[in-house]
Amino acid sequence: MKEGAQLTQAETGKRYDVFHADCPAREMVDHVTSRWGVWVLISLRNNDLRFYELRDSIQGISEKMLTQTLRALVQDGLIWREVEPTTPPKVTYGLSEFGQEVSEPLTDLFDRITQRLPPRSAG
Amino acid sequence: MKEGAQLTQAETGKRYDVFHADCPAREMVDHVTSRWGVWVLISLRNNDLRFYELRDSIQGISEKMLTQTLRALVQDGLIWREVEPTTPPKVTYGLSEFGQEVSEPLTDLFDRITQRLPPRSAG
DNA sequence: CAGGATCCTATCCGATACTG
DNA sequence: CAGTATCGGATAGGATCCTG
Repeated sequence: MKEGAQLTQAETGKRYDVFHADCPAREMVDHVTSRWGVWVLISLRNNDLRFYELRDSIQGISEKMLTQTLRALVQDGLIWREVEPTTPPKVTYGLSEFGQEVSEPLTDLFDRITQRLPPRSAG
Repeated sequence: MKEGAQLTQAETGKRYDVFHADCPAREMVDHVTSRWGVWVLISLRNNDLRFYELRDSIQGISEKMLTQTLRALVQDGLIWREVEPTTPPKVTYGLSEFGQEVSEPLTDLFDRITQRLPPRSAG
């Protein structure tokens, strides 16, 4: 058997033998933690959103990057995409079950950082 | 007061009003979820590591990027750096308390993805 | 061993224009 | 509204050489 399979943290307690380059999880994690992927996934945690809602929600994202990010995440099976062929068209995105699984630790990460960060309102 | 302060997920249940561009957490999250930052943080979860151990641990990373990533994470207060001025020098890195806080959800994310991913050994 | 400095390339990504 | 296609600047990041 070709090695290169990835081990979970639980299995690797011993030393530092993780992160082979050909690990399939590498690519997936890279998508999830991509510059905009993080925010798309977190945005969709509360509710499904339409394209323009996502755009407005995530300040600074361009339509191009939103499109690209959404496409990648849909391909990865993390979010679904529903098209209502009305005029004008209406496209809605939401988390798949897997997407919810994944967005949980992401939200957790986000919350831990914001909580730790500046007591900005203290000033 | 200038708005733009970030709200935690818990507070925003209502709609999609998160992710202002000037949110301080944005930058921090971007560092943490950077291409290599993720793997450095996860690598250090089990034990402190020396420079070359990190390099060997994270397949595909160049020394340049490892250096850059480490420097950024040290500046953010996520990891510490200890230099023993021997010959040759010996530099060790490890997670700060904050770094441990942050690497937890990251490891969680990683584990969820690897568990979900291909039953590669099924073939 | 643990980097710094330099060069150079790939890609990211925003701006713009166009489509159904 | 929700994209696609194209162009060009900015940046990420690899390769190589050099230092304490």
